[in-house]
Amino acid sequence: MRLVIARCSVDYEGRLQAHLPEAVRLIMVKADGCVAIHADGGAYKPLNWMNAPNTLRCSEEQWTVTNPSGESLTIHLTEVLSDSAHELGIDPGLQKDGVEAHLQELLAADPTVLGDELVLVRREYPTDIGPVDLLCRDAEGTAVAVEVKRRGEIDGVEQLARYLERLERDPALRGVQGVFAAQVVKPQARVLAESRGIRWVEIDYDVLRGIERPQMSLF
Amino acid sequence: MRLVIARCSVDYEGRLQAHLPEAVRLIMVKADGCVAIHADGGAYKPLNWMNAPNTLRCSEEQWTVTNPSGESLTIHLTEVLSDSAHELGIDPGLQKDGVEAHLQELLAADPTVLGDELVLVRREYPTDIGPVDLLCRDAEGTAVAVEVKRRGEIDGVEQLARYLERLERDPALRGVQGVFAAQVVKPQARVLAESRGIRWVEIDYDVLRGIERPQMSLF
DNA sequence: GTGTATATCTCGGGG
DNA sequence: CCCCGAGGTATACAC
Repeated sequence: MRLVIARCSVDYEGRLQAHLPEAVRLIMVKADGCVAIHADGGAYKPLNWMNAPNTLRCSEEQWTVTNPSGESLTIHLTEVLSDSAHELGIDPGLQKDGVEAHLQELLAADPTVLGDELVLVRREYPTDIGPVDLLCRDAEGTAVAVEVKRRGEIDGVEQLARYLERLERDPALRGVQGVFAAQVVKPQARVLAESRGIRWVEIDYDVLRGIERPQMSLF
Repeated sequence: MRLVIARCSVDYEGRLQAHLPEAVRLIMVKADGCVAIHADGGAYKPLNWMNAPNTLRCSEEQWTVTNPSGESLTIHLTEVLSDSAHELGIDPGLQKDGVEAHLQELLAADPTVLGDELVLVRREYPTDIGPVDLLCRDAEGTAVAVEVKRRGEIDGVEQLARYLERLERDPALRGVQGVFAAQVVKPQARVLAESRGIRWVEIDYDVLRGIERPQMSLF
């Protein structure tokens, strides 16, 4: 990784055109060839960047970064204040927990959290516009399609509504019900769900993890 | 801006839990207090980060970053290879061109690109769920609501459909038609638009810029 | 503050 | 390769 602190102006041309007036900034060049121009603030997003793969041509006062899709970044250097390189090696990567996939797993393991006597038919049940998170059957044998979100917002309800529209066309699933499950269901999403005849359920992630293996706490 | 190259392991706890095993990485601390942990690859997104405002407590071998919403980032330093600080000053900021706002401007200036004899009524026409990009009238006086996107995807069609549903309730706009305009309209968005009775149009940004001021090239 | 829409979104998975 | 969905999305803007 090469880190350059320099007074520079920058021009990007590609998906849009953008220009950075002259100022002192950090130019970060990673081992894979990606380049990022950072100011001293504004969260982690750089002012300008080019993702790998890139071709990098450096002269004393101008760098040109180009990529195969025809985008280009031109950096005019007027003063280099620092220039260093470091060997970092391959990163083992991030381990995550708590995302939607895990919620879906837990609900698949015990769909009764979503409704009495629900039985899982399959996860990622396919439709021609994408897979439904969970397809279940209730005690009467009625199909129940479940959309799982970490945060339940309006577009998640729309997504489920689209799936229901498709599933309804399958005679075997006629009369399919919808359940919108999320850790938090926003007010507007509740209203939309109800007006679409979709039931919404707020689920507690920690409780879900607890009841996932109840036998462990019982004995 | 402080730049530290160090062998470290990192734990984040907040909206999810995440762990980074020990490895050599760049730790970037900006003037506004935000912290980002970068590997030597993987575009501009850091492996882990904390946005400002933060409280940063640093000891020899452990940094703790916390924020007011209760998130925390803990960095265990096992070996510091480099540690430098640089004064960058306030950045003048990025100047952009070519985004959706500009597309909307150009289409407002000449709606006939979207359909013969369309006349603009107003931009950002308000509804109770948000503003429609353009409201026009055609030669017959029928209202036409236009949603402008850079890339036309399925949720943009849904958005327009929601607006149309609201506009239809206004007697003055009864029979309102929908036009979905984007530089590229994705296949799934086309299908959904057509099934919703919404016309879609792909617009060429460069051509649009050209015809914006035709008198300049004619004389 | 919430709610909504955008982003050179980024990133990963599946066909 | 494109398409699609998720994101600790972040960010700006209106209410």
